[in-house]
Amino acid sequence: MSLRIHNTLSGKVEEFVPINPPRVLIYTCGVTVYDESHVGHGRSLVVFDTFRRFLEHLGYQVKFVRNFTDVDDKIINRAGKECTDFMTIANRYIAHYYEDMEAIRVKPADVEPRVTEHMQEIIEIIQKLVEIGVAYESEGDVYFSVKAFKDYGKLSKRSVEEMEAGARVEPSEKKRDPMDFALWKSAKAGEPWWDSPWGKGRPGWHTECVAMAFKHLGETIDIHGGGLDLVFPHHENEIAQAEAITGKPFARYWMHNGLVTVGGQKMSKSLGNYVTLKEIYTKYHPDILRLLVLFTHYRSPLDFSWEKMEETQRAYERLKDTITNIELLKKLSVVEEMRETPSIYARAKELEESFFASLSDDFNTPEALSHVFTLVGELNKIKNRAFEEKKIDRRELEAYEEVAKSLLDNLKKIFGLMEDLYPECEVERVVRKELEAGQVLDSKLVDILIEVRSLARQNKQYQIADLIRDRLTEAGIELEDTPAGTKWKKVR
RNA sequence: GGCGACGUGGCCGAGUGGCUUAGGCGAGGGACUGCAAAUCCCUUUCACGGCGGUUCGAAUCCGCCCGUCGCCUCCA
Repeated sequence: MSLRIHNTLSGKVEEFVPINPPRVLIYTCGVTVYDESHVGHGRSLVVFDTFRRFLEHLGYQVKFVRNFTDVDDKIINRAGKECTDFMTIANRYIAHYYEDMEAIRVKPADVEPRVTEHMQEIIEIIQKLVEIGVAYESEGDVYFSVKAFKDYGKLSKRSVEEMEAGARVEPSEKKRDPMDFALWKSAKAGEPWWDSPWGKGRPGWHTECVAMAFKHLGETIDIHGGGLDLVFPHHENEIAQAEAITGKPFARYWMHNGLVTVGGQKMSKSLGNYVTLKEIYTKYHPDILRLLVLFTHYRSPLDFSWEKMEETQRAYERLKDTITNIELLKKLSVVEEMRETPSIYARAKELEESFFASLSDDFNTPEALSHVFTLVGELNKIKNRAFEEKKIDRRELEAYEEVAKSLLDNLKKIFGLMEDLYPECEVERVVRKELEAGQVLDSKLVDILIEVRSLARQNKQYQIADLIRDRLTEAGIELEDTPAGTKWKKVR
């Protein structure tokens, strides 16, 4: 099963062929650390985190680099407002970033370089660009000359002429051509600076990623990723610099995720329509955000709303219930009636193959999820029949458990979902853990109350039984009576 | 203004020349239950922005139109 991915460079879905299999080198543009990360950042991070997990599952040895931009105008501005230095701001938001990533289960990259730790490499690249004549110094600034690089515009599919027609480029006497972009900016008073052949200054936006990709991955990488909004100018400018120097393709595949919108409008700081990741995962289980992201193809826009979070939450609960229901099924009486192998094995295998086929087809996670939910339906049928008959065949029980476990494995490993679910699927233990840490109610007490309620029900003292149920519901503990006993879970 | 993307059933959201049902949420019906807000099952059997065209056949290809959005400035 070959993997096919969409390449922004060609505008087509192409077969993925790594340069040196099984190694795959991936670079994605990380965040600029000047403020909290929001759902827009979260989507990009989840998409590439999941894609990387999938590559690893396919047997590739992935080296994944995701950088921090820790010096730029916005960080400096923020520092000015808070009367502190840019490093304090950068360090603060890097720390917050790590908290967010841990919460939403985005695995750390193999290398997470910072711009400020690569000044030497950045300066060397700029020097080289000046030497070969595609960049020039002008009053302490250094600019890249877009007309000196013949392929300029190949990623974003526009020509220098077209862009000039757009006429929204900042005019500057320092530039030879309005489209030229800054590689090095001379330091203004009060700004951080580094020594360079052109005097004190700091790097422009795009050289950093080239420098860090070169250093940690090499001159040609397999996949370069980021948000769709980075195609121009950021990635275009990276290509210009890298390829002007090496004469080789900088990245073989360029992958861009679609943007998160709110009411159809791009989620952004400037519009003020953003929702921070912290807000999300303090209100919902972090898996809900991951599932929300995976429910939309990574290249399509994703319109965020709290209603959609609720919908996703419900779908998630159903998925989780199906997996954890194995514990309930085990409490039924187990019989030996079935002769043949349960058909769920074959069905699960078929659906798993479809699942991977979908992922291999330009990482179609929503289609992959449709197969997951089809399997959920099949497992629920078994469960329902068992509950109706108040018994289950041993073979079928084993089949349910094996299929549910293997489903859970895939969800954990590739989608990063339900990582806190025990392999034995003991949901009560998970909830118990939450309760113990989170103080709502002591889980032992819940058990005792359920026991008392069961007794009351046996004696048809329904007033007492319902009172216990109502009070527990108020306390956030939801009860469900099943033929296999009473199940409980914590609701938000 | 230039470049690009998109417009699918009540909502969200895949698909992309015919064959098989995407899937989720909601809704309706039912099962289970002492009851149930919980859970499960079934149904939601002429969906593909408009108008033309190509084709034996198009939601799927082509053209035009309408609408929405993105990039062109920092942005995941």
